[in-house]
Parts: sequence; C-alpha cells; structure tokens
Amino acid sequence: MGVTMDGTKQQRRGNTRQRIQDVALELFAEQGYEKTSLREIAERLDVTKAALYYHFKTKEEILVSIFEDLSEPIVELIEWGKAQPQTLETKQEIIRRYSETLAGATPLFRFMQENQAAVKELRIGEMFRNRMMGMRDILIDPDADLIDQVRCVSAMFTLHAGMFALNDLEGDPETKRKAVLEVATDLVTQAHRGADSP
Amino acid sequence: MGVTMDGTKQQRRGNTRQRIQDVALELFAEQGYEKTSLREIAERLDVTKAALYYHFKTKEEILVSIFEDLSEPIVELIEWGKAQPQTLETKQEIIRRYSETLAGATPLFRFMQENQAAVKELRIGEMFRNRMMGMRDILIDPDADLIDQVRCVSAMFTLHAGMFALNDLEGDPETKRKAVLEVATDLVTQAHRGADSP
Amino acid sequence: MGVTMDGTKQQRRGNTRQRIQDVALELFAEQGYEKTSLREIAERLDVTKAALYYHFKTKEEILVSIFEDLSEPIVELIEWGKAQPQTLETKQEIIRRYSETLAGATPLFRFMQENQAAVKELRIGEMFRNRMMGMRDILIDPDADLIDQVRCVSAMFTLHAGMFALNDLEGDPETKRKAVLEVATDLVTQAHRGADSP
Amino acid sequence: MGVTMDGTKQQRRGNTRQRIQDVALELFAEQGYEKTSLREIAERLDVTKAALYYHFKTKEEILVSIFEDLSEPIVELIEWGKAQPQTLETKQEIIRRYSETLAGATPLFRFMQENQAAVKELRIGEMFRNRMMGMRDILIDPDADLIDQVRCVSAMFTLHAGMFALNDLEGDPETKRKAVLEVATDLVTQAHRGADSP
DNA sequence: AATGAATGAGCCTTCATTCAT
DNA sequence: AATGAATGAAGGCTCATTCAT
Repeated sequence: MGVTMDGTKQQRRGNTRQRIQDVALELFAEQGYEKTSLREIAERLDVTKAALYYHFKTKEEILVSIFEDLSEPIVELIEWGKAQPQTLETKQEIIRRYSETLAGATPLFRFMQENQAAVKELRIGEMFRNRMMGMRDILIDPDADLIDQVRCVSAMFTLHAGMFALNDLEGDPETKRKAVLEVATDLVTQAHRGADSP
Repeated sequence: MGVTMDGTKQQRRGNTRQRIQDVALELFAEQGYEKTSLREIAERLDVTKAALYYHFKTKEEILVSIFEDLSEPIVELIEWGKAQPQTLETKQEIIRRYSETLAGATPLFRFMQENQAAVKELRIGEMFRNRMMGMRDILIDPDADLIDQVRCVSAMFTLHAGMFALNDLEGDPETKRKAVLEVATDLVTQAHRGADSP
Repeated sequence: MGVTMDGTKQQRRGNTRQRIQDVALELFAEQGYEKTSLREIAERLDVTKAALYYHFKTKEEILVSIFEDLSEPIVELIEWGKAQPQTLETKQEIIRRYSETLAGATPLFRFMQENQAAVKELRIGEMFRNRMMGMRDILIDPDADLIDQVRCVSAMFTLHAGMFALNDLEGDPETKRKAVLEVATDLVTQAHRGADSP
Repeated sequence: MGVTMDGTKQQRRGNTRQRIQDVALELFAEQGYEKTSLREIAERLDVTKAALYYHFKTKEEILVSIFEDLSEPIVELIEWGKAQPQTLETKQEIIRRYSETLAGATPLFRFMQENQAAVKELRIGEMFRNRMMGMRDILIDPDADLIDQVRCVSAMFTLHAGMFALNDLEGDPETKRKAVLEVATDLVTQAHRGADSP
C-alpha cells in the first residue's frame, strides 16, 4: 500500500497537495462545488478524506487555494494596468492579455461562471468581485456615459462566457478565442471613443 | 388552527401551490438551489415539508414548474421570431422584446445565471439550453462570419448578465436596462451588417 | 368525474369496498404488506387515499377483512373436522379438502407465507396461528410419537409451500397440486399408522 | 468516551463491523427487515447511524454480508454434494449435514423464512433461490416422477420450517431436530426408491 | 504524511392517518 | 361516497469535520 510497481500511484512524493488541487478543480468545474464531495476527491486520489484535512483546513480552503494560485496572473495584470496611462492602447492591451490569461485557466473560470451562487457566500466570492471591479476600473472612465460603461462590462462578460457558450459552434478553440477577443476589443474601443467625444 | 388574526396565514385556500413557487423562487435565487432546503421553504410558509410533497413530486419539480410558468413568454417570443422574415428590424425587435421579458422575470434569470452548475444536470438545464439555442438561431445567420456570430451571442449575454452585474452602478434599473438594450442592439446590428457586406 | 363512457371506471356502484380488497390483496401478495402503500392502492383504483379510509379504518383492517373473508372456508373445514371421528379416513379427507381450499385462495396464502414477519405483529398473525393449530390438532394425536407429529406438520407445510415452490417445475398447476396432495396424504397416513402400532 | 466501567461498550476496536452484523441479524430476525430501522440498530450499539455507513454502504449490504458469511457452509455442502455419486447414501448424508448447518444458523434461516416478501427484491433473494435450487438438483433426479420431486422439495421445507413451527411443542430443540431430520430423510429415501423402481 | 473510526447535522422523501367539506 | 389539503413521524442516506494513532 502506498507505492506500487504497476504504474498506479506513481509519484507520490510531496506533491499530494498539488494533486488534491488538481483533482478538486477538475471535479468542481465538472459537477459544481456543492455537488462535489470530499469523499469523491479522496477516492479519485486513492487517499482517505482525513488526508485532505492534513493538507487543507476545510473544503472551502481547497477552493480558495486553487483560486489564489490560478488567479494570480490576473492580479498582476490589474496591477500592471493600474500603473499605465489610461490610453486606448493600454485598454486594448489589457483586454488582449486578459483573454490569454483566461484561456490559461479555463477550468477555474468555467467554475466561477457556473457556480456563482455557491461562490457568493464563500471567501472567494468577494475576492473575485474585487478583481472584476479592479478590471472594470481600468477599462472604464467613471465619468463615462452609462452606455459606455455597459460596453466595458459587456466586453468582460463576452470574454468570460465566450469560452463556454461557443462550445457547440464549429471551429478550433484558438480561432474562437480570437473572435471573442476581437468583439471585446471592439466594445472597449467604442467605449473609449464615446468617452472622448460625446 | 388555519386562520389567525395577526395577518399570518391569511388566505390559505387554493393558492398554496402558488405560494410555494413564490417562496421557492425567492430562496433559490437568493441562496442557490442546492443550499435551499425544503425545510426552509416549508418553514417560511408555515407548513410542513410533507405539504410541499402534496403539491409537487420532488424538489426538482418545484423548480421545473416555476421555470415553465415564467419562461413561457420566451417560448412565445422565439416562436414569433421564427415566423418573421430575418430582417434587421426583426432582430432588433426580438432583442427589445427579450429585454423586456427578462426584466419581467428577473429572479428566475438571476437564478439561472448563478446556478448553472446545479441546473446543468436538472431537467431544466436542457430546457434552458434549448431556448437559448432557439434565440441564437433567430439572431444568427449560420453562414455569417464567426465574429458576427460571437457578436450575437455576446448580445444575449449582455442582456442576461447586465441585470445583475450592474447592481453596484448608480442609476435606476430602468435606465440601466435601456443602456444594456442599446449595447445589445448595437451588437446585433453590427452582426447583421457584417453578414450583408463582408 | 366518476363514471365515464370510455369503459374506464365502469361499474362504480357499491362495490368499491370489494375492489379495494381485490387490488390490495393483489399488491400485498405481489410486493408484500409493508412495501405496498395506500397511495399505490388508491392510485390503481383511481380514487384518493382518503376514500380508502371511508371504507376501512386502517391499513391493517383492509388486510384483516381480506383474511376473514378468504379464510372462512378453512374455519368451516376445521369445525367440520372437529366434529368427525378421528379416523384415518377423516384425516385424509381433511387434507384433501384443505388442499382444495388453499388452491381457491392462492394469493392470500402466498401472501401469508411470504409475509410472516410483517403479519406476526398484526392481528391476523394470531388468527392465522390459531387456524393452523386448529388444523394440527385434528391431524395429530397428542400422544403420538414426536416423529409422527412432525409428519403431520410437514404435511401441512408441504401443502402450503408446494404451491409456490414448484413454480419452476414443468407441469400444469392442477397436476402439481395433486402430487403435493398425495405426498401430504402419505405423510398423514404414515403418522396415523405410527400412532396405531408403535 | 470509549471505554466505561459498567460493562457497556467494552471492546470497541476492530469488531464494530461484526457487532453491527450481530445486532442487525438479531433485529432482522425478530422484527423483520423492513420494520428494523438503522436507527434502531445504531441505538442498540450505542453508535450513530452514520457509523453504520462507515462499515456498510447500504442497509441491504448489511444483510448481504450477514447472508454471505452465514450461508457459506451451505455453499460448501452443495459443492461437496455435487462431487459425490448420486447414491441414496449421499443424499441421506446431505440431508443430515444440511440439518446441522441450518441448526447452526437458526436466526438467519428463520429470517429468510419469514421475510420472503422483503427478500425477494433484494440481492440475497436470488442468492438464496440459487442455493435452494442447487440443493434440489442434488437431491432430485430430473427424470423422477413428479411426486418424488415433490417429496424432495417437501423434505427441504420440512427442514426449514421444522425449526420454527415446532416451537410450541414440548421437547428440547435437539430432540426435535432429530425428529425433523428423520422425516426429511424418510422423504428423500422414498423419493430415491420411487425413482429406482417405478 | 496519512488512516480508521466515528459524529452531528441535515437532506429529500414516503407513509399512514386526519378532517373539514 | 369521496376529495383536497395537510400533518407528524420516521426512514435511508450523505456530508464536512474531528481526533487518536
């Protein structure tokens, strides 16, 4: 028990923590947070539930740790954005980078999208909201027309939802991502123009 | 037992079924489907859990019945849309009516938006997906550029998410709805033009 | 509501009580007493549960009434038997008539056989035990060898169980009943002889 | 918590599983499968219901595990029987051993006898039926007269039911068992003779 | 670094029964 | 002769969590 030679349970070194996060995210994204039980996660990893508690204090903490790890690039992006001049070029760059970042953590963002209800009253609910508002504040001039503000929010939603809503359309993922990015960029650009010359 | 003079439990006749739906939707939208227990619903109504089962066969059926009742206008809208010529005016009209419909059933659509994970494996998951695809097929020319297709999908998402995502912005709801509608209309219009003259 | 012309729910006169008994016995025999709910019975009859309570005070009373009606011939048989001289011929006649009686109320006896646990703590539990002991006392000479007493009891069980246990054997039911009867008669006959000349 | 000095909850180590089986069988035999709730079992053991679920996946599995453990000797007996020549001596030996085996697991067989309805649609229903048919196939020559086949089946039923049906007769259990065994042996012997010289 | 055993709370569901109409 | 609406009790089961080892 522990390590076997048949290839199962191979590398069981110090990476258990990581493996828990991986499996948890997979299941959370697939079935939702509430529907995924610790039993299930433990079984997939072939450890006991108690083992999970050695690495994480609660179920919520597993999710928080995943979120923190995977959403760090976004925090960095926001920080970078804040330090730039609020030009159109900056905004377009932000949108472009944001799109790439989302693509790099698809399961997490799919999870956030589909589990808003569950996440709302969890710690990461607020974290996520803060990040979103951070992004928004970079893209939107607070004095802009309401309609332009909506355009920016819409751009963000387009990026978020685009990835999952287009699953039943033909075409390879990267092509679709580019199309989504273009629409989002358009929206931000229109918003910027509107703000400039009302 | 039955009628009291403090105003509680007033009209307790044939409307229990309706009252269950009302309270259920309220709680589902507030806390999520999974987090809302039948005990909670029953307590709010001051009946026993078993009473719920007199009116509905399962928890899921409560949700289905709500969804069916409240989403009927959308079904009608889609049917109307299918029967119209696929002109720009039609599409704009659709979007306008859709926005109104959504506004008339805000809690349900907020619920659908925030509980995608839970809803996915429920009966209404498929129902909803079908309606959405119905809408999409009216708005989108299947031969259109991918980017124009994305524009249409984005318009729909904008309408959906607009209602909740803009909560922290100033302004009265109706004004915001109009702004959202305008952005969505823009998107559809651009998509239509793109399809016409590539 | 009530009588329709499509042939359903035809004769709905004063026979509801009887129909309840019929359906109940059918379901009790098929699924067991505990597994059969009043809801199920009511649904099959296309009436409400409350209607059952108009005709019977409790679930148990439905069963009792069935048992009383259907087991009356056995009571009569026992009374007849008690009045006869305890000759071998009498015993054989008893066994023969008993076999016929059982065949005439197969579902009830199948039910009694398969639901001993449930029936034990119901009113009919004792009723049934009393009837069985009545039969036994006619067949068995209390001074007989233990082994002959066992033979008589075995004869009774053979009659009871024979009907269900032989289902997977070939042959038509009546032929099988005859065979069972012969074995039971043999047993009783041997028991009688043993008692005569030890 | 854990060990007390009043004798209750003494040895609480790895034997919980066994204790569950013991108590469960006791209650199942006493009150029937359906009437015995997991709460009851848990209370008797002074553990929570959830503890039962640590050891067994479902209520049914508790029963299955009991059945498998306790009916193993019968499986072995059948296997042994199949390997023997089909002589009268073998059959008599089988019957004798079977009687002993039944006596060693009285509560289980009492349970099986009294809970046929409940057991029918459980996994052990088929298991039991298979074992019984195994026994029958050893005792019965498939070409024998129907009446001799009935004799064999009757012998089995006599062994099964004998134990419980004779409770109200005087005499110690072992004496009664012997009497039952003799009757059963007689039946099998007659059946064998009949088959030989019709 | 992880297990074995268990808990307390809660969940959805079903049932026999009641009663005013 | 029967319904519509509801109840109280209970049932099987699952979950996140704990803790001694």
